[in-house]
Amino acid sequence: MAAARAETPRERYRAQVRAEITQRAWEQIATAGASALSLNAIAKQMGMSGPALYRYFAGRDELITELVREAYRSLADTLRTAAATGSTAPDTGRPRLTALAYALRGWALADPHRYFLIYGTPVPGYRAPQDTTAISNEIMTTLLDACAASPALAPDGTATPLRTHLADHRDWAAGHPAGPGELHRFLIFWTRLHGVLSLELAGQFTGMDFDPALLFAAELDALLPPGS
Amino acid sequence: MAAARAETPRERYRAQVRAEITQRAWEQIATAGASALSLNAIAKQMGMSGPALYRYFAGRDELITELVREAYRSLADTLRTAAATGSTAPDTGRPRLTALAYALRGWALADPHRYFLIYGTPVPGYRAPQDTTAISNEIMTTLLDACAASPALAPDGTATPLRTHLADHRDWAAGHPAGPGELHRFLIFWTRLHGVLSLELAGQFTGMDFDPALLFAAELDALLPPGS
DNA sequence: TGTACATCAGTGAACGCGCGTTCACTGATGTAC
DNA sequence: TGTACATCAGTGAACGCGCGTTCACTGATGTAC
Repeated sequence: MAAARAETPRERYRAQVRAEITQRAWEQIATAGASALSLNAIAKQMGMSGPALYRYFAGRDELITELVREAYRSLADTLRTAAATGSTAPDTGRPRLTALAYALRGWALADPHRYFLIYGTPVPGYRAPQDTTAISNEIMTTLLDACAASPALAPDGTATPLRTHLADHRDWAAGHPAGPGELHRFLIFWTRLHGVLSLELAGQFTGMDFDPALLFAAELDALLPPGS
Repeated sequence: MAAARAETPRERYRAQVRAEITQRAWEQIATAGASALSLNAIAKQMGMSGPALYRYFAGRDELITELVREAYRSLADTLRTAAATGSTAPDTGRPRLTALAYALRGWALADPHRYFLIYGTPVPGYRAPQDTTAISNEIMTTLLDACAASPALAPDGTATPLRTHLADHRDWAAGHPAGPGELHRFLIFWTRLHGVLSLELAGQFTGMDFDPALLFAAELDALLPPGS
C-alpha cells in the first residue's frame, strides 16, 4: 500500500476526504439503493458545496466505480480470511467451504445493497469497468481452491452435458487447474447460495415465516459430500 | 373479465389508453430499468402532455403497482399453461416440473427487467401493495402442486433441521396440503433456478464463455428424482 | 528566518435539464328529455 | 330529431425540487530560494 516516497500531509488529507466521501456514499446506498446515489446529497451531508467533490472524483460514475471496487475488495478479503481460518481440515475441505459460505452470508447480510451493487440488477446507465476483473478473479480463485480441496459430489468422471461442455469452456477459470467436476461444483456453490441469499435480501421471504438461515444451511449441506 | 353490463365506448377507450401507457412503460423499463421510469417521458412518447396521464393513474407509484400486477399475472398464466401441457405423465410429475422450469426461464429471458421488477432488488422508494399476494399465491400453488405430484428427492420422513422447522412454519403455503419434504423441494426449486437465472440476467456470466442454459439444465436435473 | 511564488481545496453563481404534481381551463363526447 | 346539460379527456402554464456539471474566483497551505 505505502509507496517508497513518504505521504505528504496533503496526500493524507486527500485520502481522508476521499474515504469520507465513499463512506457517506455507502450510507446513502444502504438507505435508498445505488440508483439513488447523489453527489450533491453527499456534499451537503459533509457540509461542503457540491462542486467540491469534483476535486476527488471526476463524476458520479467514477464514484460508483470506486464503490464497486471497494465492495469487491471487501468481499475478496472476507473470503480469503475465511478460507484461511476454515481450512483446518485440508483433507476434506468441508469446513473450508462451510466457512466460505457463512462468510459470504454474513457479508451479504451486513449490507444488502452492497451485495446487490455487485450481484444484483445492473445500475441503470452505469457501465462497469474492466478494472474489477482482477479482484473478481481473486474471489473465484478462493472459491475454486476450496472446491478443489473438497471431494467431488459425484465422481468426477461422470460425464454430464454440462461437465463435457465445461471441459471445453474453461477460459474463465483464470488459469486455475480445476477439473470439470470442480468447476461445476464452484458454479452451483455460487448460484445456489446466491439464489437463497438474493431472495432473502430482496425481502421475498418476508411474508413467509420460515427461517431463511435454515434453508441456507440445508443448501450448503446438499453441496457437501454426505460422509465427510 | 367482462362485467354483466356492456362496456361503454368511453370505458373501452380508457382501457386502450391505459394499456398503451403500461406498454410504453414496459419498453422504458426494458431499456433502462424500473428506477428510470418516468411519467413525463411516457407521455411524450405517446404525443401527450405529462398531466394527461393523471387521468389514468394517480401517480408514478400506482403505475408501478400496475406493472407489478401485470408481471405477476403474466408469470402466473405462463406457469399455469406450462403445468397443464406438461402434466402428461402425472405419476412422476417429472415433465411437469421440467415444463415449469423452462417456462420460467423463457419468461425471464423474454424481458429480464420484468423478472427483476418482481424478484430483484426492490425499487427504491416504492412500497409493494398487498394486492399482489393473491397472484403470488397462485404461482406458488402451481409450483407446489407440481412438487407434490413428483416423488420426493429424499424420503419424506428424513428429518433435517429445515424440514422439522417447515413442519411448524407452513402458514405461507396458503393452505396447500404439501408436506415438509414437498415444501422443501418447492423452496429449492425456486431458489436454485432463481440463482442461475438472476446471475445470468444480470450479466454475471457474460465474461465467462460457458453456456448458462446447460447449467440451468443441470440444476434442474439435480432437482428431479434420478430414476424417473 | 523571511520572502515570492506555486499549488490546490473549496465556494458561489450559473446552466440546462427532467422530474412529479396542481390547477384552471377548453373542447369534444355522451346522455336526458 | 333537436336541444340543454353533464361528463370527462387533454392542454398549457406553473411550482418547487434536485440533479450533474462548468467556471471564475478566494484563501489557505506548501515549496523554493
